[in-house]
Amino acid sequence: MAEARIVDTRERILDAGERLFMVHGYDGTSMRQITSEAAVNLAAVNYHFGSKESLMQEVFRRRLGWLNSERISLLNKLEAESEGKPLKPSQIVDAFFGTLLGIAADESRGGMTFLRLLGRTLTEPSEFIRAVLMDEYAEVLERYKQALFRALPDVPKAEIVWRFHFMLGATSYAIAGTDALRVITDWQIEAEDSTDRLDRLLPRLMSFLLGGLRAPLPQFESVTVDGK
Amino acid sequence: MAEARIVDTRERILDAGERLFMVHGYDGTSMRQITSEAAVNLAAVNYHFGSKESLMQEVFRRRLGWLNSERISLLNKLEAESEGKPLKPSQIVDAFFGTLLGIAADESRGGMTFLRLLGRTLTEPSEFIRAVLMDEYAEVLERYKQALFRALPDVPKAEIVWRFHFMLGATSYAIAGTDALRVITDWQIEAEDSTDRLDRLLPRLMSFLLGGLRAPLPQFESVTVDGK
DNA sequence: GTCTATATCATGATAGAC
DNA sequence: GTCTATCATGATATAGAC
Repeated sequence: MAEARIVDTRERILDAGERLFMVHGYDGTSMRQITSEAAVNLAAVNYHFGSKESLMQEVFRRRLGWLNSERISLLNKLEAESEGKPLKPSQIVDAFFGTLLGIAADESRGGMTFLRLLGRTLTEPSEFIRAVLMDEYAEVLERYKQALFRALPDVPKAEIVWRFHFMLGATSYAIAGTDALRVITDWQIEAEDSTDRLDRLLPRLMSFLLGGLRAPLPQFESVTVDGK
Repeated sequence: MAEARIVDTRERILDAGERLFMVHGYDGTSMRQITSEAAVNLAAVNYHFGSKESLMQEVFRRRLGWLNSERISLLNKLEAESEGKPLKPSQIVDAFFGTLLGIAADESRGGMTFLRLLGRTLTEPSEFIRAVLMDEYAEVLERYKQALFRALPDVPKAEIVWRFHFMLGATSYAIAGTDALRVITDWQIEAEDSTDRLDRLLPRLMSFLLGGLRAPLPQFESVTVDGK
């Protein structure tokens, strides 16, 4: 039982940090807030994690490690089943973003709290955060990028990369703002209760993302004179 | 000349605040950093703006006031020219997001600095920031929402609202991350110099947004039993 | 591993001379 | 309007008893 307490303290700090960083951001959250919410001593964060920055990094590692290995397994499985043929874009998009959105309903993986933290952090990357993100995302992004290249052989690679980027943006924002939507816009969508809204977010988002991914290619105004 | 100095100091503080808030976020930026970069006295912020929060609000008002009145004028003009017929979705999307992206090249309206600040702030809205955003965005969002309703009479309104939201997200992220892209993903898009990249961002983004806006409607899994 | 006490420093804000 | 000096507070981090 004495050892269980160690885990307990660590986890409680991680949970409190996750929630408070989500609400107030990294700089807006003090270690006093964290340790107070976790009901542990002020010195516990430094003992268990070394520093506030390391705590933040560990908050992300705890969730992203699982998420991205799940994404890789899923892609492996899909590619094994396809017997060498390229996957459909919808399969790839669904594997990548479906796994992410699935966390919303899974409290043991961080639930909406982590999703919103991730959404807001992707647009405020300070140096030490980028380090974790790059580390945790490097493999999975490379794999999915390659899968999309194979799935869309006629679309220029630069265009695919941009569109992947747009998809990430639409998703982070939708995630970060599941409550802020009503706040910034007072568009009260016709009364849907919050579980409904969440259930429907995935198909809604997926339609949008696939529509964008498969949109007609842009025409650039500056064309070379000889029309090449 | 003495009066010009007043404006000068205010503007210098606003410029420095804009840039530093963009890089380090609100909580991550101190008034000492701001006054030092603006080369004004530490007490000047409180004298001219009253508080750090008010400075942040003024940083947004200065840019959003112009941006959103521009958007309204443009919509007025389009609707006047259309003689009562609904606008095309592409016209609406172009008016809303084109105006925004146009700022990138216009240093006198804040340029990329303000765009990136806006992008990162939309996902970290603390109370006093939401106040400005709601205030500055209320009218323009309502007008564009209504225009989209008329332009897409067959699409359920809730769906249009969601898709507007997804479009906002894709755009903020693309804006906030014009440099972070290369950082999170090390996808080096084939060598495009940075002006090229910016010129091409608008058509690229527009194709994506319109593709998403006009995508087939999502099928929800939970259908009522009688199929209604 | 936990806790108290504290060192050290940075913060936002203001009072008051000029 | 600008400046210096300073207040009061809160920050991260750590030393050392238990």
